[in-house]
Amino acid sequence: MKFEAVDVRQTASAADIVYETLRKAIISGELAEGAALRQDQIARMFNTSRIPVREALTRLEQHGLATSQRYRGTIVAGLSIVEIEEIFEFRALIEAEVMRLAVPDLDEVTLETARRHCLEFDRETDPGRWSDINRRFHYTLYEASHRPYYLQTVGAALDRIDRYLRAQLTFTNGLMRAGREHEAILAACIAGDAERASRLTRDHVLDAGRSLVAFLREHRGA
Amino acid sequence: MKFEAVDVRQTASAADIVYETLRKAIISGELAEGAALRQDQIARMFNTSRIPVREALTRLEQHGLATSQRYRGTIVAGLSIVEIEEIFEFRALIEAEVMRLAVPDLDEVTLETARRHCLEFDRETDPGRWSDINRRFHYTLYEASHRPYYLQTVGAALDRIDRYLRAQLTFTNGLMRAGREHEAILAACIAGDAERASRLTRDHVLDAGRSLVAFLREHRGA
DNA sequence: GATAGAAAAATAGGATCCAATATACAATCA
DNA sequence: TGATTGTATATTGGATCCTATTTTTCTATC
Repeated sequence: MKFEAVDVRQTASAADIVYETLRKAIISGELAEGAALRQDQIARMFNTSRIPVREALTRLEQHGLATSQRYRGTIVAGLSIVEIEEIFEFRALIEAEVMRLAVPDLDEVTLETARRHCLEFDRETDPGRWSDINRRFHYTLYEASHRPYYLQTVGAALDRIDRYLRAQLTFTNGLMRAGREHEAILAACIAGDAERASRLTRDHVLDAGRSLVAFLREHRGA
Repeated sequence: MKFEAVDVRQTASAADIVYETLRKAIISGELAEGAALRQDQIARMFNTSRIPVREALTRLEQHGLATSQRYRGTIVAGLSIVEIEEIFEFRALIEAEVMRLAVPDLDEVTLETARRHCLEFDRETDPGRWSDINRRFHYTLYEASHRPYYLQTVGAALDRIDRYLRAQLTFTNGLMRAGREHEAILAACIAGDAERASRLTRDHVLDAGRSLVAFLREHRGA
């Protein structure tokens, strides 16, 4: 009889589950910005006491996904257009650098995986999934840079703007430019041209940012 | 009888105080990496229950200053040399960009403040204070960039490596190069040469990183 | 003496209770 | 009617208690 060892240790605490669930709900936009996150209500939803809920809320706050005021409670954080612009600019800087560093270490398997995500992105019709596939495509390439700290900061930045991107993609039914840009980046990676891949990544992010900001100016005035 | 209104609202919760105190102790190196952060013990130290302590610990963990394992407790986080190298490289990238963006917006008052910090840095004899003054000098200039998100990530990065820098500065009784480099950066700022200020900042950070890594290789083997 | 297992102690996670504060609402007075 | 004050309610912050898990210690056995 052949068998494998299974790690039976419980790794997910109640706080972990509440945190992950709320995090996904916030970055997907399911929980609108400004929405109140009531400890009692959330605790009832998850069949727990308020203690693990409070831990989840402080984690969200530390990541900038929620803001709290003493004795007044916690709400889903929102970003101004200026803040969104800054985050895109930041992403462009980091992701361009990560892409440059990744190119020399890309292997066949990784490139093939990236190509699959690229096709998947083009084929996907559900706007709610574009964001995830997009992230997987880029991260597949980025990981070859072996810069976990950079990627962590990029991930945090992405978490903050994801909902606005999703809103835009859902409304405009997708910007087809992204697909072409992915192909161009992938081509530069295959060619081993780090500078070009980096520059294209930078432009790709800045383009997305400009497009999103234009969309938001239209749809929330100012 | 003349009197003024005083904002009597309590802004600092017990969790805030515990968090700030522990944070400072960790980044200063007062709490060594790997040291156990026992909820009970800390609660007694602050005359509170474990609840605010737990909140402080989760905040520390989210910022990478502590790591916790379920049912096993929380310890002060440490960084490998590779991780330290990555953080310096990251800082160099961000801080060079922030410096470039800041130069056009620097005014007389800001430059004068920076100059004061620069002198203060040279005059200070207590190695424990160099790190703080250094941070103030750079931040005075950086803030003119109006990039709060960038600065937040730089702050988080600095928090993680501060204790290693302090250890080095205390041991070697300071690297005098930093003082000259500060003056050169300041001169470029005064001259309004954004590119030069940016390049010097980048080199300044990378130099400090290389120097620190060399020191650490010496003092913890590997 | 070393080792395995059981009991005990230590410690973290979570539930429930109380206190502090904020908000909503009703009563009062001009 | 409109502003203001007092009161009730809702909600968060913190304390205490209980439970789950880990770690340590003790003991029996070889």
